[in-house]
Amino acid sequence: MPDCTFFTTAIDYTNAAPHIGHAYEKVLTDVFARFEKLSGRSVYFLTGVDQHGQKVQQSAEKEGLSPLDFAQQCTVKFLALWQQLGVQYDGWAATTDPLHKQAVQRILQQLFNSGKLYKQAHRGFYSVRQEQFLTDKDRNESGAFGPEWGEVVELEEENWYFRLSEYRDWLLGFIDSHEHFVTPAFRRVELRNAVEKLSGDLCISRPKSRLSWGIELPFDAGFVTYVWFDALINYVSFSGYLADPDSGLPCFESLWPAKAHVIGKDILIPAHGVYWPIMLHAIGFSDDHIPNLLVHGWWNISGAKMSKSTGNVIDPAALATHYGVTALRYYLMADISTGKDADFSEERLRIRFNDELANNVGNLLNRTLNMAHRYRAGVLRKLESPDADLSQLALHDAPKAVATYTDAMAHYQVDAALDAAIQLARACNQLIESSAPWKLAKDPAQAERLDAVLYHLAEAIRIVAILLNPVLPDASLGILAQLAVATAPSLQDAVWGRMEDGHLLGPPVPLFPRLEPPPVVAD
RNA sequence: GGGCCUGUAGCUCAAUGGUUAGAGCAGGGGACUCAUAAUCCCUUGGUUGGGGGUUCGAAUCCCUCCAGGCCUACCA
Repeated sequence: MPDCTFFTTAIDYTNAAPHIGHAYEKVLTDVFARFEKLSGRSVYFLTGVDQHGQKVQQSAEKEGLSPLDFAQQCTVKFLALWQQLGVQYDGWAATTDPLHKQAVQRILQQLFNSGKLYKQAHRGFYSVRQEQFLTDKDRNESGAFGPEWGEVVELEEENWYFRLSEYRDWLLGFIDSHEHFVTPAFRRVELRNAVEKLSGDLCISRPKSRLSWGIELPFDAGFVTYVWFDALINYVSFSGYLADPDSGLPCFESLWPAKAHVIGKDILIPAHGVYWPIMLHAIGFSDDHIPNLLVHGWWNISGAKMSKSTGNVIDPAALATHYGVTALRYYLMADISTGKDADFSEERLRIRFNDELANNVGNLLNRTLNMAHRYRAGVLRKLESPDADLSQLALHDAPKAVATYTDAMAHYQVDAALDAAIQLARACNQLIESSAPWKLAKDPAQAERLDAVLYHLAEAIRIVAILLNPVLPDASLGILAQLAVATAPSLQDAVWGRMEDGHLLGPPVPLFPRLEPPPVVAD
């Protein structure tokens, strides 16, 4: 068993600037990693970039750059975005890293030595313009290859193949016996159906005459390896598999297997659901050393209208700059159910931020601190006088919120987890209305009741702040700072009564300024 | 062609085959003044896409049709 929870993301292809989907996946995984830390467990979060392959080579040529320069130019954009969005990874997997190249070549050599690779000639139709072999599926209605392919020639080419189909039955059995291999469950069904139809082996090489930008096969210098064989291996190469002792990479045994490879639905079949488990099995990994897959959905862009005036609004960096990192992270985590698709909407981003963070949580903090300062000079009294409504909050609402939250996070349901925190804040606002501290303050006989109400509100807000921490680390610390709670957020402290008698609260400062809608422009 | 998913209130979504299908937002009405024009209470709104079937009981299971999306087929 690994002693460290290990999460990975897909590594992004350095051929274009990052978009909202890239940002979603990384923030999602960042939230999982931060939740593990909040729970007191050690965690390792690996993400990175896939820098090899034909498209990078082609794009580099267009811009007159070397593939490496082009890939690094693009990589910088990803690095800057993760910095901006507060994505705190522990390991960076860039596939041009020599340590990665070494691991890929060692694995290829091992597969070669054990006879799992073979060389074979393939004859087919090849598009010179697109630099790829065509299949019958590429033919148009009249059965010919259309003009979009340019010149098409029939040629024969030798390549290296991996004996993928030999492992079909093993993979079927593995899927059947590991119900948590793929989350959500319907994706596992989809995968199983696809594997049943699996036939043919996997071509894992490209001749250098066609593609030079890749990792050379260690046993045949005329070829580079196919991008998936290169990219998938990042999960083990950067976690220390087959690494030299002085490599500086983590200790593989402390990480493997990863708790989850977080990936998009587009790369489940065949890459992560077929190639990857079979590769690991062929290399010699046992069934319980094959990581689970968490498959997330996509943000669809339905309204094309919104980009008209502001340009590319789905650029996550621009969104974060415009609305703030807190608003963007909150929206990306709250408005989609993990595994499903959602429609991206700036209007919903604003609405959810305003309703749930500004009006509900932020205003709750603000009004509570204001009253505490106005009526009690910011000093909390921890008294034994729980009235029914207060004990409801302390003994029922708050523990229930923590339990619901923890269970939801354990099942990767970030939206449901956030909802639990928001509901607790809502319960606090209700308590303020029903207890009316401004009336209690006018009646000296109600002094203890007022102290108790203020204490209960502050405690509940403290717990809300802890629960929000993985998704909104900055806002979480901001709330705790105003509460003058100095200890680092921890789920262990999400229990009632941590603030002591005489605790002095900080001054209120609006933490979530409301987002205003853009000015309405007449058509 | 094969496979998967979705369809529930105006919108975004819940609901192990089991009370009268629920939340939030939006809409309507009211209350309050501690607060970021915030908050709280009440409330309107449903032939669960259509049709058949199984069942004591169906949003849920089966059949069928319709609509939308996805995978199959290298970019989250």
